[in-house]
Amino acid sequence: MTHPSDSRAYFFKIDTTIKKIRNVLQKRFNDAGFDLTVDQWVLIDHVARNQGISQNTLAELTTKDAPTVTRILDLLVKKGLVERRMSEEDRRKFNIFLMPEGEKTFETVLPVVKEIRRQGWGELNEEDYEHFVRIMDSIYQNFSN
Amino acid sequence: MTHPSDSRAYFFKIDTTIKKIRNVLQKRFNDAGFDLTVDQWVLIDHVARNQGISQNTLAELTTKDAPTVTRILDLLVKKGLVERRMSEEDRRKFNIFLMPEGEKTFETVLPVVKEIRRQGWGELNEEDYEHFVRIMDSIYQNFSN
DNA sequence: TTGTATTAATTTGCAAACGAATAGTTAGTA
DNA sequence: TACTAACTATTCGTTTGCAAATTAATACAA
Repeated sequence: MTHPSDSRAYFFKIDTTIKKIRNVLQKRFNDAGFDLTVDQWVLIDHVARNQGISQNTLAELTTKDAPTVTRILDLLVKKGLVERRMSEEDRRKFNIFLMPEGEKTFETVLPVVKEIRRQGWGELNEEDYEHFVRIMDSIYQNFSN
Repeated sequence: MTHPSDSRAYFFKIDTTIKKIRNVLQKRFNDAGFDLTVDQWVLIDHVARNQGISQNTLAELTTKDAPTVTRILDLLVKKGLVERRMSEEDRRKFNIFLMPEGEKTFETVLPVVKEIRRQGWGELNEEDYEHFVRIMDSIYQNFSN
C-alpha cells in the first residue's frame, strides 16, 4: 500500500462525510417542517448561547466569513427569529439577539439535532473520539503555517 | 466529560477541517496562477483517470449532484480543458474527454496537489489512517439507514 | 405497437462560500 | 488637532449545492 497521504482518500472522505451529515440534518429539518437551513441553525445555536454576540465573533465561532454571516442574519431577521441592536459602546457593531420566535425555534430544533448527533456517533467510544480529535486537529495544524 | 456525541464538536471539527483544506488548496492554486477552483480540479482529476466517463458516473464519484456537474463542465468546456462527445450507444449520454490543454493542466497541477496532501497528513502514520477511515466510515454508515 | 416508466442531462431558483472593494466608525499617533 | 491605520459590516461577482421541473432518449410491459 502507498503512503496514505499519496491517495486522494482523506480529502475525499472528509468531504463525503460532512456532506452526508449536512444532508441528513437538512432532510430531517424539512421532514419536521422546520423552515431552516443547516447554516441558519448553526447561527441560531451560537446566538442562543451567546446573546448579544457581535457578527465578527459569530463569524469566528462558525468559521464563516463576514459577508456570509451578514447574509444569513439578513434571512433570520426577515424570518423574525433574530434581531440586530446597535452596540452602545461601538456604533460599528451590532449585538445580535434571539427574538421570542427564535427562542421557540431553538427549543424545538435542539432536541432533533441532539438526536442526529447521537445517531451519527453511534457505537464509537471515548477512545475513538480522542483519535478523531487528534487526527483532525493535526491536519488542521499542518495547514496553519 | 459528557458523551462526545452530545457536543457539537464532531460536526464542527469536520466542517472546519474540510474548509481549511479547501482554502489552502485554492490559495495555492491562485498563487501558482492556476485559473481553477478546487471543484473544477476534482472533476479534471476524475476525467483524466477515466477518459470518456459519463456525467452521471462523474457525479457519483465526486458525490456531486447532476446539475453541479453540468455547470462545472460548462465552465471547463468554456476554458477549453474538456470536451463533451455524444455517446454512440446512448444519445442521452455524453462521454467526457480531456482536451490537450486539459492534459497539460492536469500534469501541471497534480504535483502541487500531491505536495499539499503530504503536507496535510504530516507525521500521521498508517495506524492513524486506519482509525481515521474507520471512524469516518462509521459516521457515514450510521447515517445511511 | 402503443403506452408507461426510467434514465441522462439541463434549467431555474434559492442558499451559501469566498474574495475584493467600499462606507462608516473608532483608535492611535504625530 | 489632524492624519493615518484598523475595524465592522455591507455590497458585488463568481462558484457550488440542493430541489423541483423539463426535455429527450431508452427500456419495459400490456
